[in-house]
Order: sequence, then structure tokens, then C-alpha cells
Amino acid sequence: MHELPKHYDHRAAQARCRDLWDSSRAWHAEPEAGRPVYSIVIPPPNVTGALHLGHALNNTLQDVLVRTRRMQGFLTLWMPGTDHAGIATQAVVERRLLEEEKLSRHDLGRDALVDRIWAWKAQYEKRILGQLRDLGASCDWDRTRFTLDDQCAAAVREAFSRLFQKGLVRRGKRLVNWDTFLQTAVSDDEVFHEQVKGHFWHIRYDVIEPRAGEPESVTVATTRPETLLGDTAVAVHPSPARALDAAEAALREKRAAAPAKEHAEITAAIEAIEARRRDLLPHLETLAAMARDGRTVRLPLLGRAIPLVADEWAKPDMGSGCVKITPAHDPNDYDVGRRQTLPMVNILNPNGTLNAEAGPYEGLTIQKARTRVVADLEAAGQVVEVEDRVIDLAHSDRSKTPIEPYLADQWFIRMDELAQPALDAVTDGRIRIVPERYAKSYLDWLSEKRDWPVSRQLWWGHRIPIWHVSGVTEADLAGAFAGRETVTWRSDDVGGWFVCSSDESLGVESIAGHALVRDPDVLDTWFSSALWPHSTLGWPKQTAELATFYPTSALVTSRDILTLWVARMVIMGVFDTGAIPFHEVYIHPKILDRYGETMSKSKGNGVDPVDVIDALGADALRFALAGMATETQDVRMPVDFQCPACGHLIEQTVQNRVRPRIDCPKCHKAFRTQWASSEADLALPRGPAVSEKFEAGRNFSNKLWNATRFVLMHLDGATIGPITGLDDLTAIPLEDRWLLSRLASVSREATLAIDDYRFAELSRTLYAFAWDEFCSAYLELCKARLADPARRDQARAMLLLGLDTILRLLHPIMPFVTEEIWQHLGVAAGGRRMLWDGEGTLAPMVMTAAWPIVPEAWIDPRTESQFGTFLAVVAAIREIRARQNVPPKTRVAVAVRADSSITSLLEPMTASIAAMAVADIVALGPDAVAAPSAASATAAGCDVFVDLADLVDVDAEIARLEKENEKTEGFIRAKQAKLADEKFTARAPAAVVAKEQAQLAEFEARLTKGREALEDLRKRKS
RNA sequence: GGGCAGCUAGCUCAGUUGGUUAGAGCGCUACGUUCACACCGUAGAGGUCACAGGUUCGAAUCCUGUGCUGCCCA
Repeated sequence: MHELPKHYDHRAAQARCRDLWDSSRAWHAEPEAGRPVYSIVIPPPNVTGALHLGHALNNTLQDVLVRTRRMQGFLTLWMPGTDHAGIATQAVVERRLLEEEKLSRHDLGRDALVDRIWAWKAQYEKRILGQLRDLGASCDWDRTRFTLDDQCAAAVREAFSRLFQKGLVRRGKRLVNWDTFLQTAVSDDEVFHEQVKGHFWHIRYDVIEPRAGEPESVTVATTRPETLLGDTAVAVHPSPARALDAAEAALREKRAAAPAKEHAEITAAIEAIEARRRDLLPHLETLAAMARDGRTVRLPLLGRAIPLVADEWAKPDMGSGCVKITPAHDPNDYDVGRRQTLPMVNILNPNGTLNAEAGPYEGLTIQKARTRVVADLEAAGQVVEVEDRVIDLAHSDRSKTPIEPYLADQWFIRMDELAQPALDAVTDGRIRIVPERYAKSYLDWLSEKRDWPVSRQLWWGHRIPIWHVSGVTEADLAGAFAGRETVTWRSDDVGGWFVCSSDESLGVESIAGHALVRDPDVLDTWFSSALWPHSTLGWPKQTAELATFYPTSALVTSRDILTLWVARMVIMGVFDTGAIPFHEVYIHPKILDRYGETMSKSKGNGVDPVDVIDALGADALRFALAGMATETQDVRMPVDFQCPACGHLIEQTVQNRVRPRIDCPKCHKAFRTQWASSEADLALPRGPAVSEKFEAGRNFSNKLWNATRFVLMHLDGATIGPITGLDDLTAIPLEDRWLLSRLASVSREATLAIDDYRFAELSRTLYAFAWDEFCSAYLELCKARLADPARRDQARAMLLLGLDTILRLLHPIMPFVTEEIWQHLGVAAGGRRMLWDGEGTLAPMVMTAAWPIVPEAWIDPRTESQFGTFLAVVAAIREIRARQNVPPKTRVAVAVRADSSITSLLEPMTASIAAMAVADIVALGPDAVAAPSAASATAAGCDVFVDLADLVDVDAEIARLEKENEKTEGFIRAKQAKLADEKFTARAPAAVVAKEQAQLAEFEARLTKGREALEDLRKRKS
């Protein structure tokens, strides 16, 4: 006999299954003609750090899809890999360099720093891929890619070069978000905003040579006074009267639409505009005229003359109505500068100190310069007022330091033409976004068609394949690169040339004595990510992989990178290959902590998936995560620390989640957390962060294990062959027909749930079926049959059919326990075949077994309803036993009164009722009567009487019945009222009215029986 | 400021086009281990479906508004 231990050992099973899958390379896909294809590229995790629960969720869901399609016979590829994550990874390595060696990247030099980052990458890539394997991800490990490897690099150069050739790449001065710590531009998406306390300084600029009737000065206000060093104008609205009228009209409109409680506030604002029209307007009109006349004001401190300009950016309804213009250091001012063709004075060095343009303030940091500028302005008497104000300050997500708007030369990709095909792909339905509502944010973002700034002043990344040369003619270039189709060039508009090449090196150092200088910058990390679906498959080479697996089937990701990544993949996929990169995009929820905050390493509220995999198993983790993937909601995951000494759980709070060590309040021993860094703390045992949510999955694994254990115990001496005898369904017992029907329904539901990305429903359906129906009901029913040699074989076959099918359906969610069981089952029942196995032999692994296609003809609602009646009778007897405190092993005598149709279906089940309820059915039929001392219950149209003889607690039963009858009376009153209402009977559909009437009748019958039973008991007592 | 989502049992979540007495898991209570599984079994308690209006014969579900929470965009 093949016997199993009492508990499922997830550690041993995981190791065995991984070996099995790896040695057979069941996850590998080779291009092959004539088979339906399913392919997914992994959203490559950053090599910045290890995977967290969000990644575990993301990859579990992908694996569910991939494993299902593989079992369904698709040629299935899941492409794995990691992302170099440019700025994030460089920032992490630089920070460590500074902390541990007190060195900056400039101390180390470009090559040495890049070497360090490669070493970091090697370490984390290994860790990440290991975590994915621990999770059970069935990626094609032979194809693992990295966004910075040679193959991806070739794709990046080719794609960039094509964009360059088509004139879609351009160089320009642009105001960028400058990170003064990392000394690079960061994208809008790498910036977060924080409210900080600041000041609003009102500063007087004197008018140069005012004429009679003209103001002698104008007042402007700023939160960043040091930027006045870069001012190149003061703006006033060109027609302030019109602007005030417009502002007032807008307010009146707003008031008309606003709720009453806001009226007072809006009225006050309208009155303020009226006051300004009276007091300030003449002054502004004068200034506007002066601006038209080309008059100037004197910039304080530096003494430069700057023009008054008329521009609509100046708002007459706010402040003084005038605004200083610093085009090189403010996005709005930049636009004004472009409109008014103002000079753009950059006052900053890349490291955030002031440059020579700042005159006497050169060399100071921004903070120090601000203090000095304010002090000097005050000394000069130019400060009119200082207000306290809360300022929305942009910070770099990478260095956490304030962002400075900064004018720099950058490469841009023009989006006007590129974006349209990506918009069309979603609007015309070639790409389906699930859930649908996310399509809106995708379309909104893309339709802005904003140019994509792609240069980063970093050392870690794909170096921009552009060289610059000046002093040569186009003929020189044509000569130098004759016959090189991979090289193209464009004028830099100031007499020089930009040369772009898709080759790894240009191979030409200089032309006619003029050096070619390579651009020092690297590309935005999203550029290589945007090529991921086709670069990983070999593009620009026309490989068999590309032909077979592109476009991919689905992309699974979380919503925060829908625009950054998904949209750009569509853009670049279409641009490079002419085809969309995937047909469907599934957006899954995010995992939050108990306070509703997103989990992150920096907050310290995360859970390391390896903690869970270690403690409870990968399947437990996967089962819980799949169960959380509902359509609408993010998921809260309250986390506890588990004391490694005594197992006590300590709730993770905002306070303790960042502590390096925690003292267990129960056993008073200390343990370390992920924050431990001191030697003393590191010496402590690790207290993993866990959640009770995962225990259900662990228990479920064990349940499956023990169901298998049961089945195997009863296979002794059996010859197991193909499951047959299912042609005539009327010839088999009710419970078998029921099982077949349920298997068919559940398989169908599971398959549809996967097709529609309803993962939570999938796991709920399978859990309920496997546990409540297969184990609690069917398996119990088989116990008697297995003891009976005449009925034993059929029961064995059906148990195998049920268990085998459950294993296949659950495999995508819980690959390890199902595979481990499959292997054990193979030893004892390797001869079994299912209908859906076709002619071949049984698959050696569940991973490659056929997905169940259960005949729809097995679905039989009548059988399911009959079986429901049977279960209801069992439940009724159990309930009576429980409420009368009948000892579990005491057999009771039961009478069941039911009409003839129910009687005939229950008759063959009496032995089962007897077994499951520890009861003897002494009477069954329309005329069955209760024993003199019986407790009663109604169930699915039958009356169940349990003879309790001396056991019955009559008083308790009377009290219970009284309560029950009162409840029934309440229902009857409600139903009667409803049915007495003419409006209801007249307007509700007839079927609903009939249903209500039937229910009323049922309640009335129940009450009658209840009253009889009560009367009976009362008589007995007296 | 604009947009999206959420608010259902102590906790975490389901609830299909409006129609029984609103469900599950965990936790809780009672009972139970020679029986596949105590990582288990049986039974039970526990809900004004955030709030206020409206539509409807009928609302957790549809509409409007309010409050709170989270996310995205500016």
C-alpha cells in the first residue's frame, strides 16, 4: 500500500517538484508550426531590490494563466527577465557608496561605478529569479533576459536609430525636473509632491525712468526669491479689464452651480474683484500700456534692466497683478519666455549651487542664496511684505531632495505621430484592457501626446547612440560613412552634426581632423522596457521566436505603470514591428497594509514572500493572493510579526514597523526585523512578517493531501484502468451522478473564470468544491461503499475521477501540492485515464496533463437539487442532535415524513443518511409519524423527527419551538402584507408573485407543523 | 482643481441584468480525537449593507447629494 504521512510537507514537495520541472524543462517553449500559441512577457522586476508581495501577486496570476494554457495544449511561453531600472539602481548603489565608503560617483569614475552596479545587479538578479522559482513561476528559464543585456541593447540602438532617421528624435533646451543630488533630469513620474511650510515674499522692482502719472515701482511675489537673479521680465496682463470681467463671470457661473453653503465665499471673491476693478485696474492699465511701449524695470540686487511685457499669464485678479518671469527656472515662466522671446538665464550649476549668472551669489547653495538674497533685499528696502504660506514642493522620488526646474539640453521623442496608433489600438478594441475602466486613463494620458524626454544624466543605462561633430560638411559625413546604412546624421542647426548609429560602436573617431564626441547621457529606463515584448524575442532579427510568439497574448501588471510602461510598449511595438505587442492587458489590484497604505520597502510595512513560502508554502501564498485578485478593490493585508521563539503574533503598527528589533511581549525574547543593521541586532533570530490570510491556503493544501491519503488507503488490490461505465448515467447511484454533474459545472466555471481574469472567483469556486463537496460530502459517502466489495470498484473509480480532476483544475493556482500528489497517485493509480486524456498515456506530470473538458451532458440540475435534499435531511438531523446535546456516538432513531417523490429519491440514500448523521431511519414516507418523544425540524419539504426518548430536554425544545414559531409568524405577516398590496400583485411579474405565494404557503405549513409539535410536547410534559 | 475606486459580520472580503430569511474565510461560543485530515469535524452566535434624499410594487444592488478612505492626473 502506498501510504502518505499525515501532513503535507511543503518544503520537501517544493524541492522535489522544482527538480522534476527543471529536469524535464516542462516550462520551455520552442517555436513550432501548427499549434495555437499563448505567450506572456513578465513585467521585468527592478534589480533595485528583492521581490515583495505585489510581485508575488503579479507573478502568481501570470503563472495561473500560463499553466492553464499549457495544460490546454497551447504552445506556451512565459518570458522571464529583469529590468536595469536606470536611476533607481544607480541611486541605490550611489547611496551605499556614500554611506559605506564616503565616496561620490565622481570619486569613483564612470567605468568603476558601472562595474559596481553590475555587481549589484548580479546579486539581485539571482535573488529575484530565485524568488520567482520559489514561487513556482513556470517561466522559460532558458530564455531569461535583462533589459541591459546585448540582445536588448541591440534592439534599443536599432529602435532609437529608426526614430532618429524618421526625424522623431530631437534635441532641445527644455525645462526639466532637476535632481541636484543625483545631478540628472528625472521625469514627471519620478517626482512626488509634498506640502511644506514656506514664505511668500512680495518684492518691489523699480520702474526705470517713470514718466509723469506712471507708477514708480511694481510689486511681484515669489516663494523662491533667489530665482529673481534669473528674471528676464515682469509681466502684466495685456487687457486687465477684460481679464477681470472674465474672472468675475467665471465666479458667477460657479456660484450659480454651487451649493448654498459655498455662496458666501464666492460672493466675497466677486466683491474682491469689484474692489480690484476700482482700486487696482487703472494702475494695471497703465502698466499694460507701458509694457506695450517697451518700458523696463530694474532687477533688484543685480541692477539689470528687464522689460515689462504684456502676457496673459499675469492674473489681474491675484496678488499685485504683476508677476516676475524666470524662464529658465519655472515651467509657466518658461512658456511666457517662449511666447515673448525672452532671454533664458540659467543661474544654477548641475549640483544645485549658483553659477556666474548669479553674480555675487555664485557658488552658494540654493538655500544659502535664498537667505542672502532676502537679507540683501531687506537691507535695500525692496521687501514689501512676507507671508507665511504652505507650498506644494516637488521632490525627487529617487533622492528625496527638492526638485529644481532647470533648463537643460535634452533628447526628446516626438509623440504626435507615434501616439495615434497606440490610441487606435485600444479604441478600436484590438487591445482589450481589463477591467475596462482603466482604458480611460490610458487614452487620456496618450491623447496629450506630450513629447517624451528620454535623456538621463546617468551612467547606468543604454548610452544614447549619438555622436556630435562640428566643422565638417555633409559631404565629409557621406564620405566617412559611405556604404554604412546603419549610420545617419542631422544638422544641429548651429553648423554641426548629430550622427546616430545602430552599431555597437561608430568605428570612426574623427572626420577631417574633427573629433566625433559621443553624447554622455543614457536613455530613460522606460525606453528599453518599451521594447521588452519584441526585444526579448530577438528583434530586430526576424527570429522564429518573434514570428511565433509576437504579438503576445496578455500583459499582466498593476495600474501605476499603465501609462509609463504599457502605453509606451504599444507605441514602440507598433513603431518597430507594425503590430501591437499584446492583445489583452489585465490590471490587478494592489496590496495594502492594515491602514490602507501601499506596501513598500521604504515604509517597512511589507511582507517578504519568502517568509510566507518558508513558513506555509508557496501554494498557501499563491492561493491567498489569487483569492484576493477581485475586480474592483485593492486588498488590505493586516500583517503581524511572528516571534521566532514562541510563535506569538505581534500586530505590525506604524510605530514598530520600522524598528530593527522587537521584544516579544509574551516570552520577552527579542528578535530582529528586516531593518536590523547593527551587529547586535543581526545576531538575533529573524521574526518574519506574516499574515493569517495565508493559513487558509496551507490548510487547504493539507486537506487535499489527506483526501489523497484516504483514497490511496483504499486502492489496495485495485486494478486501475481508464475510467469507464459513464455512458448510461441513469445506471449509477445518485451521489455519483451528482459528482459528475458538479465536476462538469465546476470545470466549466473555472475555465471561464480564467478566461475572464476572475481569479478570486476561481479560487473560491475550487476551494468550496474540493472542500465542502468533494471531501465533506462525497468522500464521506464513499466510506460505506468502500467497505462493500460489490460497490467498491465503482467508488474507487469515482474517487479517482474526482481527485484527479480537482488536481488538474487547481494546478495553476497551487502547482506544488497538486504535482506532489499527482506523483504519489502515479505510483498507486498510474493506469487511470480520464475521458479528456485522449488516446495517449497518462501525463507524467500534472503540469503537462490535459485540462479537464468535462462533458456538458453531465450537468444535471435535477440531480443536484435531489442531492441538496439529501444533504438538507442530514443537516436537519445533525442540527437536532446538536441542540439536544446528543453525544456524538449515540445513535438516534429518525422518522422522515415526505411526499412520495422525495421518498423515492431518499430511499436509496438511507444508508448514507444513517452513516453521516449517526442515525437509523425507522420510517420514511408520506405517512411516517413522529415517535412519542421527538424533536422535529423541516428540511427541503420534509419533516424530520428524531426520536430522543429519554434524552429530550422538553423545556428547551418548547422554548426553541416558541421562538421559531414567532419568527415564522413574522415572515408570514410580512409576506401577507406584501401580497395584500394591490400595487405589488398588479405590477410585479407573475413569476415573482407566484414565488411569494408559494413561500407564504411554505411558511404557513411550517407554522402549522411547528404549532402541532409544540402542542405535542406540552401535552407530554403535563 | 479634475478623474477613478471603495465604505456589507470583530477582521479581510464575495454578493452576477433590482425579487426568498444578505454569504465565505479567519476570529468567537459549545461539543467532539482508536475513524483521511485538530492544518480536522458538527452545530451556533454575530449585519440599520457609511449617511440623507429619490426612482420602483420592491433597493446592498439604480439615480442624486453628503461624509470618510485610497489611488491617478494637473
